[in-house]
Amino acid sequence: MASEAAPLLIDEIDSRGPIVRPTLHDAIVARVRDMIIEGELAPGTRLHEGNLGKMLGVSRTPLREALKFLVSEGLLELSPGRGAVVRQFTAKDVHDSLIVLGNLEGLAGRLACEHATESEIREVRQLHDRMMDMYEKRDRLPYFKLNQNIHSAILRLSKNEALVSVHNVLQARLKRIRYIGNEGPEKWAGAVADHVEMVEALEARDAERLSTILNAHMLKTWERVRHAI
Amino acid sequence: MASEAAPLLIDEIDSRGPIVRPTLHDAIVARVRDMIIEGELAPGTRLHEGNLGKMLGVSRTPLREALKFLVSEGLLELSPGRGAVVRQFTAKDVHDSLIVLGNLEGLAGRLACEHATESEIREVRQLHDRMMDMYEKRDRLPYFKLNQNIHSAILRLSKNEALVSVHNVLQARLKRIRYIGNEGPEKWAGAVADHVEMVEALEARDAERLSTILNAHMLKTWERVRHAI
DNA sequence: CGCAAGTATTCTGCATACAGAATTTTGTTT
DNA sequence: AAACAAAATTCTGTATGCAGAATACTTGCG
Repeated sequence: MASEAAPLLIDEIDSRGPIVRPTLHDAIVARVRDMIIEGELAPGTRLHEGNLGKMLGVSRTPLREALKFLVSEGLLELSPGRGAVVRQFTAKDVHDSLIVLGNLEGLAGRLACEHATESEIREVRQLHDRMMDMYEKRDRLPYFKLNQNIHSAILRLSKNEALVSVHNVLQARLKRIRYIGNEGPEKWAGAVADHVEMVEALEARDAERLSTILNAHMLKTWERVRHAI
Repeated sequence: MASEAAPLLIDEIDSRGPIVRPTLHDAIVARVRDMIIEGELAPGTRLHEGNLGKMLGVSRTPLREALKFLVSEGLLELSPGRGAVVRQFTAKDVHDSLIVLGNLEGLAGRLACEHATESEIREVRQLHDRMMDMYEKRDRLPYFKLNQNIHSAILRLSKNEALVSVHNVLQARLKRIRYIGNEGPEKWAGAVADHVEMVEALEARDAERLSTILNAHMLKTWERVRHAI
């Protein structure tokens, strides 16, 4: 193939920056985080370093290091002599987090209307359209993932890295409960209606409207998920 | 003494909850975090596990685990083969963080006016009065610490744990730069004037006013510290 | 002298061993 | 049978060893 035969020029290498080496630490963090979010490691589960290490094919040392990272993210808790336990979020934890998430998304909405390019807004619209497809087909898991990706995309449009990173941490904590708690036709419809409004406000670069919708969306999310805690 | 001679009753033990054992992990995290915040480990410093472990009197394994925690907090960065480096924040990082912090403190101000007890508000007033003492005496480091403690105290009055924890992470990142960048009589006076207004708004439980002041305070902080980056 | 290549040394990432703590199992008493 | 104590086993937290990667130093060449 042409791309294989063409010699790489040094400029091409430079323009892509240094080659990023995947680290075992990052891989373990991501895997265990996914296992928590997807419910494979349920809230309250005590993590057994030996078994989990065997399951992941790694020794205890890098696993322990990765678990400490996830403790800092708030997904795990440590007790001396008992190791790491998947954190159980109380109703208050969830409510507190949604309040803060709403506040952060509100800010992101304002900043996004200010900073987003037209092409970036189009991408969000595309995500939204695909999500609506999944809604029509009643394919819930892809719908949910697209839903979360739209939120993340709007955060990226804020062009504020601190905001994105803080939002990611809180969002990760709530993924599981939001997937479980948003089930049901009325709740689904409610969330979808909010999303329609969001994308319209973003396209109109109506900062106040988008901010208000995003913030209120989180408050409504509380009403939708509270039964599942 | 009477307190030593009086036998502990089982109810007294129970009512205080389980005895919290200090862990080495937490101690290392706190120490290294302090060393970063206080400038002993300067931005850009590559941490040498062997030397740092000797300095702290711990072996490499718990030190590595603690460093992973601090990486997750954003105070350190990892590169494969180079270990942990104290993160250098760009002007954009600082600005981004202050924007988010301002928003969070604005939210905290509103919640604090709603949730704080009179006695808690009095405590903030006392912190403020002690800070003003330090200002009169031109004793800058205690002044600064009290200043930061007032912010943290207001966050606690929000009674929102997620908000407190997110705020703590961002605040820690900015402590050093704020200490360095806020030096000078005009800047100091500007910050103090904001604080006077904050405490008055809190005492008056004027949520909108406190929220606005806290948010604006961060924007002014940007103007004060930007030269130091 | 400056630069590149080769060599030596140090450091990081991970595996494994060990001691003490926690948990489970077994035995004894009521 | 239930409760308690003792013994056995397992697990966590940490120390240490090892291999490969990164860095520092030395040597040789133009």
